[in-house]
Amino acid sequence: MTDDDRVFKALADPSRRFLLDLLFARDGRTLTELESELEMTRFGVAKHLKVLEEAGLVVTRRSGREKLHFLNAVPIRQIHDRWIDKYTEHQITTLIDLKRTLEEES
Amino acid sequence: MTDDDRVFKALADPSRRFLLDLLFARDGRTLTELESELEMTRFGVAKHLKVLEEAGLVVTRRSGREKLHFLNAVPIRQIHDRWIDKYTEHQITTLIDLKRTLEEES
DNA sequence: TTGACATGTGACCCGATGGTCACATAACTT
DNA sequence: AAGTTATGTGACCATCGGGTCACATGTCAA
Repeated sequence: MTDDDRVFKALADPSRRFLLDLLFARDGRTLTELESELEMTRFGVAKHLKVLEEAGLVVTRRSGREKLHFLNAVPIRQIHDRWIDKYTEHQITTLIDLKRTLEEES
Repeated sequence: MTDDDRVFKALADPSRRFLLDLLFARDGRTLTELESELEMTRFGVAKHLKVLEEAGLVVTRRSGREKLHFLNAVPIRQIHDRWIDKYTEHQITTLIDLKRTLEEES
């Protein structure tokens, strides 16, 4: 399994994306704290976090018996750079900003 | 199945990512042309293209009996914006540029 | 209009993946 | 030391997803 394969497979599951959302909002949480946010057993959450960590989307640091989880956005940026060049990036961000503005007005 | 679920599921397969790479290099190709680039039957490729289209990553235009395929990078940018804010974006692009520079020197 | 070309559909097989549980290790507390 | 808390492991099962094939529709060219 290649590196990018691990990243995309990791992102393919909604529970794992939700975990990234949680860490994006606030970093450095433990498994137990994250578990309380999902309707799933601890084992399921641990399995998902392992997948995210092996993909490099989450990095961890041990603190005693706790394991702290942090979001690493570098692989996300690399996905972006794979299919969006500098020129297209400007067009697309302009388009998305315009769309957002129109939606706010309505 | 939600919209973003369709996008991430679509990106989870290496053959589909390769199809996006092909369309990123050159747009407007037909199924038959794309098929010749993959080691897979036409049916497999057609199935993958359908998944990409339903995810909005590929848009199509009919021209007679041919169907032309185009890359749409908007969903890719939205993935980026979900987990990378303006502040982090600057840090990360700097980091990636630095990494690239170092690799070129060695 | 007849044949060749480009694409579409539904069923099928099989390996991969999500979620759970029983069990286990390690660290803090009193 | 003993109980509690935080996390790790391997097996198990149900479902999903990738790839193929037989068959079908629609379009072009002579």
